[in-house]
Amino acid sequence: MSQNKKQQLLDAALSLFTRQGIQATATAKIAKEAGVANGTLFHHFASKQVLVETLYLSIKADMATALTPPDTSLSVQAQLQHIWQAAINWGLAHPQQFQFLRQMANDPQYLLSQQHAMLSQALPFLPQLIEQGQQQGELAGWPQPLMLNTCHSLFLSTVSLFAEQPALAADPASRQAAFDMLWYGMARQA
Amino acid sequence: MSQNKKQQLLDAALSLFTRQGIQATATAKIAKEAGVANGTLFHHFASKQVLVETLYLSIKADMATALTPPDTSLSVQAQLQHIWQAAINWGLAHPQQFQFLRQMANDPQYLLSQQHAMLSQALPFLPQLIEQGQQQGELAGWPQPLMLNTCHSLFLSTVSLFAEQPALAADPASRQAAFDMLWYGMARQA
Amino acid sequence: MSQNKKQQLLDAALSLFTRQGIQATATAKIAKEAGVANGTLFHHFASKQVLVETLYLSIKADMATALTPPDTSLSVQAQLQHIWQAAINWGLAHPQQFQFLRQMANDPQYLLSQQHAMLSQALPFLPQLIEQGQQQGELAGWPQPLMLNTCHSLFLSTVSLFAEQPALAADPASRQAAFDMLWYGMARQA
Amino acid sequence: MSQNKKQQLLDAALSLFTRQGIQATATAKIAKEAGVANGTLFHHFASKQVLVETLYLSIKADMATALTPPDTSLSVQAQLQHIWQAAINWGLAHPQQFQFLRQMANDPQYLLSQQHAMLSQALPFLPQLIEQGQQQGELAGWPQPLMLNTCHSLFLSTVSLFAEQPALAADPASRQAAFDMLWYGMARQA
DNA sequence: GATGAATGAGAGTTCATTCAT
DNA sequence: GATGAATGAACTCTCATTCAT
Repeated sequence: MSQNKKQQLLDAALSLFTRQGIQATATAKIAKEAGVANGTLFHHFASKQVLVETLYLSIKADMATALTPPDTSLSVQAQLQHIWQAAINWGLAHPQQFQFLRQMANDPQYLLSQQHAMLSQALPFLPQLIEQGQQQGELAGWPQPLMLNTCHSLFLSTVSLFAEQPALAADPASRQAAFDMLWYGMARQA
Repeated sequence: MSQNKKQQLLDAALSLFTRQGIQATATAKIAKEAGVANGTLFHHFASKQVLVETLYLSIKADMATALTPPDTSLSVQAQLQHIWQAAINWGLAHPQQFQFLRQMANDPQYLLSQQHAMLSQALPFLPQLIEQGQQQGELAGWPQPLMLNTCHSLFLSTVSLFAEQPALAADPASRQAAFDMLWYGMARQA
Repeated sequence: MSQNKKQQLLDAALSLFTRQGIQATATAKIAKEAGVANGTLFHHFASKQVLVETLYLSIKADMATALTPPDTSLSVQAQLQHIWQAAINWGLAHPQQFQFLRQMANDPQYLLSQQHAMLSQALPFLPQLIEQGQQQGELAGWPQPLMLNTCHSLFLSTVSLFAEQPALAADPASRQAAFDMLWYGMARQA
Repeated sequence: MSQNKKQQLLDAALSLFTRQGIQATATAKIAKEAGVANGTLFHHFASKQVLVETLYLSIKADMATALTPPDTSLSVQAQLQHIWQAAINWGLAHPQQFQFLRQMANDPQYLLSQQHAMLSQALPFLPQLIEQGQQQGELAGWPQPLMLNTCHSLFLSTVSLFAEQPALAADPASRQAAFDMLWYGMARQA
């Protein structure tokens, strides 16, 4: 029963957080939506902050699991595209989880570098792949923070756009365009 | 004296909003920081919401004013670079205003399309310039929402990165790299 | 100009008081409705309380003026009916003034005896007429407070009823019935 | 413990409402008088409005319970007198409850017809009894609203008068007089 | 006389958290 | 483990009143 209610609380919290924001969601509402008593929430999570962090860790792990490592025998471009497509697909398949991640990533109480660290854990392989691409001369030799920043920024905004305009997401050309923007933006110019 | 205290309130609000977020800032704190009585805030702004909107409109107008229209006799690339540099410079020169705009642009209570509309007012010329670039064959013919999304997303994330890592902002190569990412991401591939 | 604005304030106050109650009406709203500045109200009335009292005195005087003394050569019943009809007519002709008076008469902060005193000033002749009727044996010899209480109570409730149900007020039989209830209620039983 | 504090709050509210009026009583004062924390009030009642309504319903039910139905084998007059005496006695025995009811019944935010409906629930049997009296020819055939209006109005004002002047209430003749005013006011004239 | 910006005490309400059961 | 009543600080907003102009 214990794990049961704990998970119900996490589910309810995710649903409410994406509907009305993290700050704007009262713990009492979460408990009610989960169908448990007010105090039960604090039995499983020491504070609202802990609940939020637990949810964040769980979602990050969930996403990391969904992103299978790219086949290293492929080209850097193919590998990056594999990661990109998997990430976009995960975001579209898990809109609440993605929305929550996006909210966390834009929380002004965290520094940008912390936000990058957060996202990088969800998008593993990425930093190494970029470095590899630079060493092989396929990617421009710009500073890593700049490259990562672009990857994260385009990932978040592209999923948001696709989620809001399903017609775009359903169009293979737009899907390809979204990746091309990332790739040619970072690619080394001949 | 009137405009005096009203402006003090706007200044104090901006300062606090960027330090601790909009929701997390109490109206009483704003009044205290502004050195006025609690009720004075509500004499000038019917509600906290109105204060936020007033601040937003004022900042958006301020930014729009700072961005002079590009010389239309230049190439599309040169025009876009002009806008981009001016926008980046404005963001770095007005870190609080920029941070506030970024918070508003990421507020989950607005749809992405509304956020685009908001930003487009602060970045005029951009939609037309993109269209012009597409017609002249310099930019890829991808859907406008995709192009605008990339512009906004990279603008916001780049200024944030530069603001947090001044060394990058001070490096002309990084500055150029940031623009190149945008340009080659959107440019038509030969 | 002075008397002008003072009267505008009294008019606005009466209108708002009857629409939303005395306590629920803010002085700022009164000033706004009167088309004068906030502080002007306190220029003419030392406090909201004074404004209310001034309004009350003015309405009471207005009503007293409207009620012409009965022809003392008539029977007590005819005299009472004259007063009653005049009072009812005044109430129906001045719904806002009446409503305000009724609000004052039901204010729990005043004792009932004070409320009687208030109403008696607006309905002069009544106490003496009742006494006269009792001496002549036409009215029952019950204590004055009981008689006055009935008069006031039926006056207030009858006008309220007629005001809310105009069809009743327009029916001469109902008008007569309302008076008969008062008269036969107080009349000496044979 | 739950019902304990909830009842304490209702008791405190009733006491304060009758002393200083409903609007003029702050929720904080109620909580303080009840000896509970500020938030406890809102744990039991969603709003001040709900507290007021709960109190009203409870008092109305209390009064309705106290008024036993009249013996239908008696004359209409005897039945009416039974109801009248019971109502007056209840009002005098529960001065705070009565005062509160009176405040509600005079609240200008309700229409008179709503006020009648409210009182009729506390004074059941009355409408049918009046109709019966009219059919049997003992009461005048005037419109029901007029009759009910008189009943309510005289009930409220009589208890108020008796409560303020205990000497009157203690005098059997005055008690009888109060009822006679109602009866002969409504009785059919021979 | 008239203005309206300024005040600050106080209103109703919310909410994360505690704790006795 | 689970409950939900209880808490009290903090929130946004209201308002009668003051006063410099």
